[in-house]
Amino acid sequence: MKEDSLANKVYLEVRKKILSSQLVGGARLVESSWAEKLSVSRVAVREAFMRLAGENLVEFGEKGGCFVKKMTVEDVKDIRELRELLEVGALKMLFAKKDKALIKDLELICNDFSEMVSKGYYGGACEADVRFHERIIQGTGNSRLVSIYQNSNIPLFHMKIGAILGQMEDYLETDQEHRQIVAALKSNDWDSAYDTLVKHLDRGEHEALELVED
Amino acid sequence: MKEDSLANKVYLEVRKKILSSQLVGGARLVESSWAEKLSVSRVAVREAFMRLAGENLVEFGEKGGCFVKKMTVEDVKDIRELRELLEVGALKMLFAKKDKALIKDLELICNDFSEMVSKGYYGGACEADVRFHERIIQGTGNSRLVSIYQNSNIPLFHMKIGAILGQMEDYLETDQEHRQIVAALKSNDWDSAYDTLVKHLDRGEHEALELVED
DNA sequence: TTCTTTCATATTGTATACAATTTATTGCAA
DNA sequence: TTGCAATAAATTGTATACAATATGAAAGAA
Repeated sequence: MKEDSLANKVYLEVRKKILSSQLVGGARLVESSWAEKLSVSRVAVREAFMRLAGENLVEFGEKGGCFVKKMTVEDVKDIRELRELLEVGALKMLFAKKDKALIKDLELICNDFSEMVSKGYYGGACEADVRFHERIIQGTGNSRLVSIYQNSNIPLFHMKIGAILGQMEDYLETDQEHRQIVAALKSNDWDSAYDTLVKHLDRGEHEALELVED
Repeated sequence: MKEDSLANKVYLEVRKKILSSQLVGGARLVESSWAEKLSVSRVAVREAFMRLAGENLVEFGEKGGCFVKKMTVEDVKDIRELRELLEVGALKMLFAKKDKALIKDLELICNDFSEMVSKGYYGGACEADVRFHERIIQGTGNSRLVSIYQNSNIPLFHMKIGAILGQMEDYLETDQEHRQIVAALKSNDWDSAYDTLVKHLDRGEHEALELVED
């Protein structure tokens, strides 16, 4: 679509707010309010909502109305599981590829991570953490996989958790695990890489769960 | 959204046509034509298109216009790879679950498959084939994984190939492989299940590629 | 009080209208 | 013939209007 269409503007705006949790699950999105807030007509807003529905970020109630999708405890579990499935699969593909540039990138990201942690930039460290995992997915060169990973909102979900935790004895462990995965990739040690990744992902699980209890 | 809204009607209609290849990749979707064809206003059509864009089934040109997304050779490769990743991951989860009912279901599907092949119902056999793989995904109980699998258009893609092939010395092999996977699941033999599934999926690859060459 | 019923308000679903843009067609000159 | 400009037609992006539906508040009965 035209990059500058009004519908696109609304889409981007609402999407950002949802993904950054400024709009919480279950919240109702009223067309006229958004139309007014962004100075566009309701049809543009409607189109944006439809597109978000296609992305599963909002849903329409049976009796009308557009709502931000809720995250249930079940969802968190499913996302976690899905994430492991995707990342393990991607990692396996990387073992078949032997991409030097990729390994270099991962190492650089690890260094960024360490550095930010040591300086107390936990937000930045969290970003580096996300990037590490995204880079693994991208490394497969499979654009559909990348887009699924993105559309599952895994990266954002990840961010949110990290941002909240804050106090980070965990960070040191994260750093080590990342590095161990890279090392295993370098030395072609699949078992080590696999075990570390799974352990790494598992570690985050129960913290994640606390986020949605209500 | 209201199940019976006009936008939804258009959405379902166009979606079906795209997924069943009645609308081919690259085809332009003109709002007014569809509005007329389905006797609705253009806004309903527009909303439907936006939702399809969210699902990545269509895209909007920079100079306007809505087009059915093209399948490139690259896409086919990516889908195939993604499919393996998802199914292998799902299968692994099944090994951890030990779901008797699931195994029973898979066996029944295998029987349906054999029966239809033996009677020459190749279309039906193909449906059973799709169902076998979908059941594996569903078996994980992870609704997000299921929806990703569906949204990747893997089942449809699969159908299309099967429908075209028609002549089926392959079917016997397919049958055996399906049964072998179930047997391995029953006897908890992961390596056999894994090898068979991978081989099974690989077998379909180059036939799939012929479909998009142009 | 608490529960209905009634009515006013808010919100949505849909159609139509129109300006802006893109695409196709014609006519003309090289 | 080909290339190019001018113009007509088609198509899109957006706003407004309005009927249908849903929501919420007030009034009255148990």
